[in-house]
Amino acid sequence: MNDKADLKKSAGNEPEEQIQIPLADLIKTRVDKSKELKQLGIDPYPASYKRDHLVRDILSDFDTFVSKETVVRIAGRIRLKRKMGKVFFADLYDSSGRIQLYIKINNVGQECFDLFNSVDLGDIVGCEGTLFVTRTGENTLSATSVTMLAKALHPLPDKHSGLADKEIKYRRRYVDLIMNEEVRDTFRLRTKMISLIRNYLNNLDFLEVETPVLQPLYGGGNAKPFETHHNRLDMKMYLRIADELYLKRLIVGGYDKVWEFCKDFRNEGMDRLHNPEFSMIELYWAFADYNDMALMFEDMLRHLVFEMHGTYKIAYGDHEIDFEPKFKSISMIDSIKEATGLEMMDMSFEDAKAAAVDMGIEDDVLINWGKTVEAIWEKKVEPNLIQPTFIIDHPVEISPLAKRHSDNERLTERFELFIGGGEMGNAFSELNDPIDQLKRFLQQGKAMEAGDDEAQPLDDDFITAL
RNA sequence: GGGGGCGUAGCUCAGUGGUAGAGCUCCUGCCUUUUAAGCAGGCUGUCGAUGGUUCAAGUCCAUCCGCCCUCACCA
Repeated sequence: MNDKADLKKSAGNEPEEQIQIPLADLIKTRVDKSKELKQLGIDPYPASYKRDHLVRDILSDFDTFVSKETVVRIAGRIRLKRKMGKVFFADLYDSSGRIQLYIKINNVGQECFDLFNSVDLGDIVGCEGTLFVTRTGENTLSATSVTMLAKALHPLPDKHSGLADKEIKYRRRYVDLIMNEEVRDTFRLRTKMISLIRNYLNNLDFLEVETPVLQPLYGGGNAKPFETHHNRLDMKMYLRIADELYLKRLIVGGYDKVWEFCKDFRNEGMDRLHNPEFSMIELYWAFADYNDMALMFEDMLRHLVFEMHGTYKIAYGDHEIDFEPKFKSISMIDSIKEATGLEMMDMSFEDAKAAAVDMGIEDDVLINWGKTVEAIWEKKVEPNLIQPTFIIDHPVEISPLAKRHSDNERLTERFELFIGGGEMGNAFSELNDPIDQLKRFLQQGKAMEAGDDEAQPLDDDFITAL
């Protein structure tokens, strides 16, 4: 924990000094061991090792490996080590799992036994041998040779309590990945999900594109941007907060279906669920309205959940979420009525505001009818949307890029999907009337002047495109 | 930004004014099927930083730094 301060102190020193300051003694013994290996002519960091099996492959067909006395070569990190006289037991972890090693002096010889004696927890080793089952019934690899592949100079977190320091967990993700299998699984699952989405959209003839991250003007969402500067052009630039306006330009240009896996940047407060740098997917579909979009989105999610988990039901916190039934769909206005009895459509801005203040909502966000509806909805409805639920037809004031509803011009043709109390997606019949779009931008401009630093600036080129 | 909490050995944590501790790690020895191996012995601290109160501060006070939780805002 104090490494940070210590590293600051040692800034500018030689690397060797830097690492000796924080963990002096523990690291020194490991560095010494590393030097001893070199003196014996053993490279503590060899370039390669020809392994021929993953741990998972061995364990999944263990009996066959035992009966055929197959010689296998594996490689991985030593996480636990138990010495018993002239015998070692150790737990080796590779990317696929854990297996116990058995290193007996009679089998590996004095030299190799001594080498393994100097192995520290955290070192990466290669191991060749055959398989057997111990007296206590554990599937084990009996080594015929052990090779040092990478000497670890820092000790691992406590073998019993694991990595408890959240700061290290997030700042040094690699330590968390070493210690916690489920973290590795989470990352794998994320990659699988992206791949499934890509295949799904490809199959529907959506064209995957890339649009600018560095933009002269930001837009497509309500957020504060990161600012940067282009030296040669001597020009202020922004990191994108959304790719929406660029994807829509592509629709204007003649593509029917486009999408992007998009890394965005928002200069706002951060917490466990909000990273300044985050990823999202946006897709645009010409001639389709928000009902078409909702049907596709629902189908895609149901497909993803099943492909990733093999079931439609997944555990989330204290809840089980079921993706199999048709998702519920209710308008924002009706959902408020259901939860509170209030009929927002019949209420003026003043009445709505009074009702919101009664609920304990701070009145500085209540700047118009739509914002007030949203605030009430967020307080009374959103947290309870555990099972997949489409909320549709949002007020126009909170949806500057959405087309007005064909039945009611105070509302828009828009949906957001909520699962587990959080938003999972947002879509609308896109506003394609350039005159109305210009009005909405001008409205946003007023909001910006009024101090709303998340309002969107006017994008002339986008209006021209429409 | 508001409110609450935390910071002591490499790791996890005890220690509420009077000689800085435990378990694990690490080092030494014994132990040829152990598994949080065991047994015996040993090393390890700017108690987050600075200032103050006190005969005496890890402990009380102030300021600062860092982190966590929570509320507000957002995805």
